[in-house]
Amino acid sequence: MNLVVSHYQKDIDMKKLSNQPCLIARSLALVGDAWSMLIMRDAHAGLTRFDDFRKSLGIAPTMLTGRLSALTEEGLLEKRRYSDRPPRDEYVLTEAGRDFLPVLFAIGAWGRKHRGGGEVTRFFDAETGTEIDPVTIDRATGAPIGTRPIRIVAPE
Amino acid sequence: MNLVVSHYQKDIDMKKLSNQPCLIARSLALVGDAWSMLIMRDAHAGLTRFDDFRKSLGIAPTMLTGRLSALTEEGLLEKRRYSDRPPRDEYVLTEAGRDFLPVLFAIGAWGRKHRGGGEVTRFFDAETGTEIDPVTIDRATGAPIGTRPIRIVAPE
DNA sequence: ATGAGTTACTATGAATTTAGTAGTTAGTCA
DNA sequence: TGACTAACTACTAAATTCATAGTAACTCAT
Repeated sequence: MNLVVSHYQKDIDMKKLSNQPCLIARSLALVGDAWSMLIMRDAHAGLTRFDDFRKSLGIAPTMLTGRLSALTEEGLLEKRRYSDRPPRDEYVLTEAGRDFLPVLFAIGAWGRKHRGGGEVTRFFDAETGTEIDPVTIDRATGAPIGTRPIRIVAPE
Repeated sequence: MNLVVSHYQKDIDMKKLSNQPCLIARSLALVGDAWSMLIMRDAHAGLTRFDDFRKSLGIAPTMLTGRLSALTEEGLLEKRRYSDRPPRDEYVLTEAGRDFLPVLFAIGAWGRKHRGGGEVTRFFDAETGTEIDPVTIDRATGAPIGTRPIRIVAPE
């Protein structure tokens, strides 16, 4: 099996991550840190305001400012004014941000299997009431990812 | 000695996350950084050896040592001796490590939709030859994550 | 009208982590 | 003996992260 990664050996760093042919690497350039992912989680849970994120995460305000700006700049969140006097902005999910939810559930599913136990937050389908059990499948074959051999094709 | 100290600090730091009731947070305590995820990606692509990871990622050896030990300690990789003279070890995926593949594909799928374009690495089903199109669904309802309302239940 | 409270930040400096390069260990091979 | 390989460790500098304090622009109660 050939390598997924680029063949340059020297100039791979985090800044160049977003130019790599591997879409995993590209995505990780934006959300490849725990704070960003946890902000996305909280945003999906309904949080929108600076102080709500800060209190929920216990993150330093400088960090939060940086992460929110980055996620906004990258189009996962959108800054929206909710008060003119005093001027106040909140951060709401964009479509790209909402599309990130499957990633969070895939991570959570891994955690349930391999880091479960004790008190855990659980997710239920609001209509059927059944607990959500996320599986990532290939839409083409319907097979869960990892159950069938895969061929990796790098460009050029 | 530097490494030992930094490992200790990281463990303290991670204990904040790994004891949380949210399984996403718990998981991110282990793999919530880009290097760890990229190592997991490369491991799935077939890399096993220190120098292969190092060359593929352009990561500093100190970083790589730290990340490989952490992933090994957390049970996503396993150290295996492949030569006694000279003594040489390689890192192979455990079951927990293999179970991480859906997370990587979910991230890749997000990237394809929102950071696609240009030259990208692609994945095909080795048997059918069709390109893999990962979707994360709820096994109970069959509905893609994000298409139905969810109820979050935190422990008391 | 003054002072307390709210919200979304910035400023600052110390602690910690990361990056980059060089060197070490334990060998093999010619 | 000397060159070479693989898997690291040592060291230092640069960058990032953390924690705390402070600020801007208001509102509201006394």
